[in-house]
Order: sequence, then structure tokens, then C-alpha cells
Amino acid sequence: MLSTYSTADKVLLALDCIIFGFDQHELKILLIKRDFEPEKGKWSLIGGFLKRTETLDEAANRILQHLSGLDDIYLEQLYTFSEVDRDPGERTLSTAYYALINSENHKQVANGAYSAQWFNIKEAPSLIFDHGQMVEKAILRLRRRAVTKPIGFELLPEKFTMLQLQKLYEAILDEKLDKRNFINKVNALDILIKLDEKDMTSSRKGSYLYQFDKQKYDQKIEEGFTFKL
Amino acid sequence: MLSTYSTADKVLLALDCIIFGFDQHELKILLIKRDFEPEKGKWSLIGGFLKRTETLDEAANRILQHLSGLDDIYLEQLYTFSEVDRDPGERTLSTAYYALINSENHKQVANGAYSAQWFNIKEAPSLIFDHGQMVEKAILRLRRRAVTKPIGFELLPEKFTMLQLQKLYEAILDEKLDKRNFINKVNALDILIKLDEKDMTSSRKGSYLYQFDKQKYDQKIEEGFTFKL
DNA sequence: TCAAAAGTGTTATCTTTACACCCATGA
DNA sequence: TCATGGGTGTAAAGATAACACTTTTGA
Repeated sequence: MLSTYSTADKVLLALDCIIFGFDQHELKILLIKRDFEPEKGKWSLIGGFLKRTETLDEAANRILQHLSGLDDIYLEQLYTFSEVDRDPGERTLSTAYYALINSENHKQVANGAYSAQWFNIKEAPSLIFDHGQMVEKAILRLRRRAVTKPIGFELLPEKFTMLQLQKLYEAILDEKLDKRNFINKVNALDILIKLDEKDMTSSRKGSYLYQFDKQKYDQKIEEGFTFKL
Repeated sequence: MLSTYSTADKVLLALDCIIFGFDQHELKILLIKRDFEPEKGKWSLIGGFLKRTETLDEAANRILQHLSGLDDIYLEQLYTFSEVDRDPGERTLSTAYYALINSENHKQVANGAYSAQWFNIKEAPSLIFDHGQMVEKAILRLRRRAVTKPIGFELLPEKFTMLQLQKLYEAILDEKLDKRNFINKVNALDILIKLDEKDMTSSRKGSYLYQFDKQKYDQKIEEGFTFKL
């Protein structure tokens, strides 16, 4: 029998976080200048190593918090990358996690103590190792999630206009959507509260503000409703 | 900076394979009696440990081959499980892989040198550690894949009847399908060759045999066709 | 001649897409 | 009064779902 604990190899297990951000206009990605060899000074995902005493989910959050200050972000596991020579430094596997956050609410990551920086997803520099591959896979997953879970709604300002919501989806899906069809679809979901308030900054007429109705959404989910945008 | 190779913990990384089988009637799962402590003698997924010199994909195939004799099976990575106490023996993470194969063509796994055994998916014994969770997740993934990729077609006999194909999908999706709608849908995909030959074993009238047209399928994929059953 | 499974189409409903004009307002 | 973005509905096309009778043939 080949499987016994004592004879098995132990390996380094890294984590890399693909953090997507949205700021009312475009999809961004959070990158960091790697500060150790090899590839020191090159752009990379936010990453670190798993500790023996934590789960991957915990490690992903710890690393993200440590390198960007971002706290309490919902990270989802993407895939574990394992090419033998993916990291020329040492034999390392890496489990990738991703999240989508409001990059306007988290500008500080790019200033403070952290050397993390937001890049437009289309203008991001090339990345070390297999990080480019990770990002590609994460984008595909993000798109699937976006139409399947209301991940979008939660990262707009608390009150938002339909156009803002649409722009968000357009940025994630990287395609233009039809205004009327989009609104009809969203309204059919019946999980938004239309406020009396208007946002007057964008036009003379002003546009109504909406709020995500989490209660209603959760209840619908309980009842077997499936979000499909 | 927290991330340097030398100070990072190394961990044991296991692999567990969820092997689904189909035998013209029902969906099965391949399990094995664990032959080392802890939980020796209990039913478990086919598993082993990653070696430093191989990728996860390679390890999954090696382990599967070694414990079941199954060779050249397409395994897809599912998820990496990392609860700290998931394996009471030692701190171990496990990356789960899954595959769907024709269990009739692979009866030997249950006989030969291997103690692997096929169980009806609904009658499988409870499993060690978090293997039950792995199986659940794999079933969900398998269902998504089945309607998105023609995974089914490839594991029927080379020539098969529509009813066989339908039974396969019914077993995977665990729901009854409408005969006419199913046939119409499959025919609309236009990736089967209808043979002149009939299968006379199932009825007086006999039913036409079909073949999966891989050439045609591959070409359609190139042209941007998306399989959707 | 009949039992058993195979084969076959149509209709109703729902979903998706395409598309264009009026509205309200502040400057 | 006009320029700007906001708001609104419908019709056509396509996809999905429901549904039942006739055919073949070996026993």
C-alpha cells in the first residue's frame, strides 16, 4: 500500500487571491509588487503560504488582510494549481481564491502601508508564474457567478441607480446590455426596493435609487427561487 | 513580510477520487476499504498522497490506477478540502478529483487484486472523514457538466439506443425525462449518427442504434457551438 | 392476435431579444 | 427652449414543456 502518512511527501502550499474591484466604471484587479525572490519587484497576485493550523479559507483571508488591509471579504476557492515547475523558487502548489469588491470603498489598499495597486482588468501588467492563468480562470468563474448569484448588488453603494447596476454587469460580462431588457429582468427578480429618493448628480431629471432587499432575497432562496440574470 | 519559502509550513496533500460509474441502469460510485489507520477497514474514496515530483492531475491518475487498475481516465479537479481536523491522523489537505466511466467495462476493479467496489449511489455506505461532502459536491458538479458537455455519450457502448442515452441522463440528473422531448433535443444537437442497425435485444420491434460523431462534435465546438442538453 | 417497446409532432406557454419615443429638469 | 440622460412597453422569434397514438414483430 502506498498510502501512509509517514512516507508521504510534504509540500509548500501557497494561496493567491484574485481580487476584482468595481468602481462605477470598470472592472479592476488588485495586484502587488512581490517583495521577495524569485521575481522580486514583479507584479503578482496577493499571495502567501498556508499555515499548518488554518484552513485554506482562513489563510486566504489572513493573507489578503495582511497584504492589503482588506478585511471581512467573502473569498471563494477557485482551483488548485500544481504544475511542478510553476514556481521556480521551490516546489509549491497554489490554491487560488477570488473575490469581487467595491474598489472605491477600498482605495486605501493602494495608498497606505501596502504596495497593492488597482489595475484596469484590461490594462494589467503581465504577472509572475501562472498568475495570468489564474486570473483568466477567475474571470470565467466570476461571470458564471454574476448571473447566478446577486454578487453585484452587494458591492454597489447601498443606494444605487439601475444604470449603475447595469454598468456593473456590463463590466463583469464585458458586453453591452440592453437598457430596457436589463431593467425588465431585474424587476422581474423582485428583490429590489425602489426608493422615492432620486440621484440628481447624473442628470437634470434625476434617476431613482434602489436598494437590494436582502430579507426578501433570502426568503425567496429558501422557497427555492433561483437567481438568474 | 510573511512570505518566504523557508519559514513556511509544509503540509501533507492527499488526493481523493470520486469515480462515478454507469451500467445501463443506475449511477454507481467506486469505493475502497481503507487499509491503514485511522479508520482502517471503513469505506472511503480512492485516495493517496501527492508526491513532490508530480502534478495533482498526475497524482490523481497514478493513485486511481494503483488502487483500481483504472487507466487513462479523464479526471477533473473538484475542490481542495482543508478543514484542520478533517483527517484525525495528521494535518492533511485533500484535493478531490472526479470522473464518470462505464462501470460495465470496468467490472474488474471489483474483482482483481483491488478491494474497490461499486455501490449504487443511493445505497453507498457512509464514508470516512469529509468524503461524504466530497461526493455531494461531485454530484452537483457532474450534473452541471452533464448538460454542458457530452460526457454521457462517451461512456455508453460505441453503439447505443436513444433509450440507453436517456437512462444515462436520468441516472445522472436523478429525474425522469420525457422521451419525445429528449429525442428531439438530442437530434437537434446533430452530433449523432443514426445507424441502419437495430438492437433487437430489448423489444420485438427493435430500436435503432446511434453513434456519437466525435468529428462533427469537435468541428461544431470549433465553430463556437455550445452543447446544452 | 396480442403484448411490449419504439417511434413520431403539435400546441401552448414561457423566455428572450430587438427596438424608439416621450419625460422631466436645470441651465 | 433645449440638451441631457431617465424611463417605459410591445411584438416577434425562439426555447421549453406537455401530451397520446400508431408501428413493428415475435411469441
